[in-house]
Amino acid sequence: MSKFADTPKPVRYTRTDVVETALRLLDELGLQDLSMRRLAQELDIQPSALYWHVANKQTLLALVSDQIISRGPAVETTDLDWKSATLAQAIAVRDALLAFRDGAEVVSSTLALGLGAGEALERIKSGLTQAFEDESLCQVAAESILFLVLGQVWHQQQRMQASSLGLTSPDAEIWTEGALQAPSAQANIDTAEMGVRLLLDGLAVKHLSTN
Amino acid sequence: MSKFADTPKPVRYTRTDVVETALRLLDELGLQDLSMRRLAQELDIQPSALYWHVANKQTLLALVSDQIISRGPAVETTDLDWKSATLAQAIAVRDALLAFRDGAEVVSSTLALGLGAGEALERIKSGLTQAFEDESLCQVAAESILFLVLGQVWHQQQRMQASSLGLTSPDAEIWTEGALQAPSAQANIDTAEMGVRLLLDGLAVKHLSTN
DNA sequence: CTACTCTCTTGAACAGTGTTCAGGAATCGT
DNA sequence: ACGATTCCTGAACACTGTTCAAGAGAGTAG
Repeated sequence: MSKFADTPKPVRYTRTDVVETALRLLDELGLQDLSMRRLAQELDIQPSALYWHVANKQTLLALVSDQIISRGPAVETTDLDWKSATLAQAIAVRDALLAFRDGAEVVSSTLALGLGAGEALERIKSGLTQAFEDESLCQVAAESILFLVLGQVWHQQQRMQASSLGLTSPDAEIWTEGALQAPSAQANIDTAEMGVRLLLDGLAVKHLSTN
Repeated sequence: MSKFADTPKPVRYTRTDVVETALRLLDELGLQDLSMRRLAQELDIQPSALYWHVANKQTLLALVSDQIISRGPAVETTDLDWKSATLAQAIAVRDALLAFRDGAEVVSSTLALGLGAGEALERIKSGLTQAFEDESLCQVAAESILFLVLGQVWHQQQRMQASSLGLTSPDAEIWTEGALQAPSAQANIDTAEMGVRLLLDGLAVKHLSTN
């Protein structure tokens, strides 16, 4: 009678659980405070147990990246011309990145390492391949759009975090030099979209001249 | 007579020495193996001594980033139209990044954190402000070009390092899908330039319609 | 009901990491 | 010669990712 309700239930986890918890913890703590030990603690598990589910931290982050992208809004591109279709996909990727803290940084890292988040590139590329013959042109354009969005959102999320800490970032002059408007979320969002629009306009020129 | 030529000369360093050594060590070891301890060892100094010259590792990397950019090729943009001037600046930045191992990753990180390498943005932006009234347009365009170049070079340098280790990267299919050509250095270089050209073409459209 | 196999976790350790801080040399200007 | 400034030592703190033998727990088959 003395010992009961002592070890309530030894919970066991699956790989999906680990990734989902990592994703949630990323959103709560930020990338810098997301350590394997902290993740293990959240699951009430020894750190070493994580390495049964996942090879190392980098592949864990790659899986997290995949989740960030695939959980983003899905867009229906039928009955849309290639330009608005690609723009819609790019905006969807942007919103997927914005949905999680440090989303852009995580995806950037794993993408540059060639590990995951290939879905983002495919989504952006899909609209282009229908309109252009040149495969390598579509590839370069899609990559450029993706990098552009990643960079813009990364920088934006960095500023969000910095300003939420109450400190004025030292690069405020450089980055908002000509904007002359408060760094509101909407204004920042638009910069990503504007960049994509510029690149698409450039593509449109090529489209007219070759068709 | 017994003790002489024991302590040959106690060398003392300046902040510039530290940054230059860090830059050289970055090129030799790569970013991942560039630790404060390794840097101190290279200077024959205790790790703690570095913190007299530099506040922390992040600002050290920011200074390294500045060096990477400022050591790049300088371009003369007089008697050049805005388009070729901006393209030349972007290519110069690209070459500056390519000149050091993991150059793009280092600059990306410190730039996204808003710490350094603002010179790159200014260089790219300079050609645009002469041709366009809209300041925020120039800002967005310059940022987009910079992010685009950073992403492309980052990815390229990652593949260089991976292929130099003799392993075929697992994303080879995704990234060279439509290229059908060996990932030679020249082909990779061109992708960054192509992306910039596309965006500049898009800008050109806006230029004609408003002037 | 036992025996065995898979699945998942423990506990301890290894080899690092960035960073702090009191104190101590070496150099410089006066 | 002296005091201030500049640069460095040595030790420690509080982490980090990762490995590995060993061991519970559940599921399945005999």
